[in-house]
Amino acid sequence: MNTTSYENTCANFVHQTSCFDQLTEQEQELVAKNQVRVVYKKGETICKQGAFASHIMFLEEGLVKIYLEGNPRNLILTITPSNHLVGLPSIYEGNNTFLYSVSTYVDSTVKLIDVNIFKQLIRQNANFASKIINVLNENTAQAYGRFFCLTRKQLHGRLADILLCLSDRIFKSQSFNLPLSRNDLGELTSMSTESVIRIMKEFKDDNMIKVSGKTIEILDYKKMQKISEVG
Amino acid sequence: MNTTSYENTCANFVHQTSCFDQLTEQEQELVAKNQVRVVYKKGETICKQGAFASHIMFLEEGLVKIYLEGNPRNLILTITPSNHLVGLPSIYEGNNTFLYSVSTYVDSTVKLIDVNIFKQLIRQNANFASKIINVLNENTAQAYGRFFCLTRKQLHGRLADILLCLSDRIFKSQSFNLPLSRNDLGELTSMSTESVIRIMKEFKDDNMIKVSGKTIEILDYKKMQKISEVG
DNA sequence: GTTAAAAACTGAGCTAAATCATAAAATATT
DNA sequence: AATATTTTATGATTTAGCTCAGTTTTTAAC
Repeated sequence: MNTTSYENTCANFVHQTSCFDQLTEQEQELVAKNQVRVVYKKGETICKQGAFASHIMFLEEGLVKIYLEGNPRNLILTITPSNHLVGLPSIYEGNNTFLYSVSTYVDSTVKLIDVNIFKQLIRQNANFASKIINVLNENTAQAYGRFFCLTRKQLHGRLADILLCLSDRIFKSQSFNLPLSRNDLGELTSMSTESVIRIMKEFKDDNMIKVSGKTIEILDYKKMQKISEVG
Repeated sequence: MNTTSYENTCANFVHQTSCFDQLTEQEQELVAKNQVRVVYKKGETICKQGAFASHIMFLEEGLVKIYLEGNPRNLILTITPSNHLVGLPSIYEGNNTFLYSVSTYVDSTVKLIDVNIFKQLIRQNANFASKIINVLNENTAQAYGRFFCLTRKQLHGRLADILLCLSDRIFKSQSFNLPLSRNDLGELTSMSTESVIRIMKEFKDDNMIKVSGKTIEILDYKKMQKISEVG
């Protein structure tokens, strides 16, 4: 892929379990002892921007949005599927609060890991720290792409980008059952609900997508990519 | 400061030399042997998005912009003064290219450090890695703030934000000699040069700033902050 | 010191996309 | 099954901010 095309920017897709593989048995046990598993229902808030960041989150199962709170509109930084670490950017010296809020699109299972244990492991295990740096940098690369997408592309490009991203990175299929409303898509693409509806209709009329109920199928992947590129 | 106010988002201000304090004497020597110091003139490109990332950069002296290349307009991610590490996000597995381009606003001195040495140090020295994680996360926090600023605030808020940031984080004075043109300010705030000029004039007329030649003085800091907050 | 070029400024018109208003369809609730 | 509520849809209006066109001022070059 060309480096100057900013596509698939809504989510990251590398599984982030491998970090924990770097830990010794003893360290893994330490993590196991200092974590809890919590089940959240659809729409619930997992963590709140500005609140004390007492834990790092690992999304075992589900789909969440990570966003900055804003008035009147939030800014979704990324959406995250299963097997991703959430809350890492909060761990730096002089900061002990969450940088962003996280809430669920669907019922989700989250492992909460004590942040002090996490920091300790980083300081004592360089291989673990190295993997965390990996994850952070991948997240950063994705955030930059999304940053570009939202500030430089216009509506058609933004929507095309999100649809491709949902297909490629979240549902990994040309056809998927979308648990998001048009309003959610608007929030995700930083556009009004009405604009989402209008452009979705255009995509339908152009035979680029097929919509039946909550199911969306991408019919013309190439054309969609072209629109995402051009903006 | 309130967590839901996004201000001062153009630059990060923590000095990033302390990372190297974590290294042993031997390790510091390794760095010293595998680095070169290069002087760049104003307007030169220090690194190019998509090119092989053979080195990490440490800006000893100067002022640079870090940006994503875009057609027709680039997106400035951050501007960076002396004593900052640049290029860190490029170091993750499976990637060996620069995520962004960097060019100078003024004559600048940069130390280039071999990226493989850097990666090696991260893998062998957890305290160093921990400090790097610190830096990465601070950069991320700043990037998020800027992301919010550019996508949610309107022109007046964006310009106020940048002026405050230049004052607080770059020049550390209410009055400063700005080496940027109106065009540069437009690129930095993602607005047209004409809009920068118009709003600067409004700020002048409202006695919020005083402009004489390249010198800008912020007269009403409170009001500027208010405008930056409200957007 | 004169010319050339770049930067700063100003006004008019245009446009992408938001907002508003209202209706139809789909879902949820009783 | 009937009602209420949410979601989707569509057209009309408004607006923030860009582009364009032209002028003045500043800086650079000769």
